[in-house]
Amino acid sequence: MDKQRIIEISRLLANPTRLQILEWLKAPEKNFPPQEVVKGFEDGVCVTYIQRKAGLSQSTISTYLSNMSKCGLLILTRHGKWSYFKRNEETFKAYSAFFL
Amino acid sequence: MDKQRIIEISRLLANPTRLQILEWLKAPEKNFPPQEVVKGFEDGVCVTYIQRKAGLSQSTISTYLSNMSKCGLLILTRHGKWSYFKRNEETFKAYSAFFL
DNA sequence: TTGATATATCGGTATTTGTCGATATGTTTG
DNA sequence: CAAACATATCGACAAATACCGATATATCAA
Repeated sequence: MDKQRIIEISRLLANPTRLQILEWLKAPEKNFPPQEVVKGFEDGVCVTYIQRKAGLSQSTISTYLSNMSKCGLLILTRHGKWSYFKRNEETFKAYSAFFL
Repeated sequence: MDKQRIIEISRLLANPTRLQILEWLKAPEKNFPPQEVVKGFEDGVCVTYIQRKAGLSQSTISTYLSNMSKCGLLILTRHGKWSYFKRNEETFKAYSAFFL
């Protein structure tokens, strides 16, 4: 992982709401209500659930998730009109390794 | 390591110069000229050497180092009028572990 | 004690970020 | 197709950050 990427990721991690979302997504089944359209959390959690729990505006959360996805921290899977986001553990591993 | 600390550290890491300094300090003997007043790099590198190499103003680098030290990323050791900074590997370990 | 040197802190300004409401886009359903 | 819904994008503005030069503080040397 190159330095530019480390910087972008660090910037995204330096925000309480974004960090909290990433923590919630470590255990979606414990932090979000059951999902019905796509059963389970294999593809992650939809924007609406995350937005409600975070309490910021829809546009803010949508942008947060989109940016984290562009940076590789999250993986986006669309099902119809829903967007599901889950953690990309590979990116977290590579990021962590950079500092050791 | 609590979330507030993770955020402060992430913020400090999200800057090219600060990140570069932390990289240089992984191998001081390879990245800085030999030190004479305090032999070797056991206590780290002095502000002047880091400032010259980074190319930003003295005040900026001094503030960067001070902030990274306050956050536990660096360890400050004073010898007379010199301040030496070295990495605090324990903090990097704890920070890294948070994301896994 | 005085001057020189190393570092720290202060005050200012340009740039970036956080966050919103409004609006656009895309998908499903009747 | 039209309405409803989920998400994305845009434009704005307040707050935070990146830097600088000037100055203060602390130590060493003469």
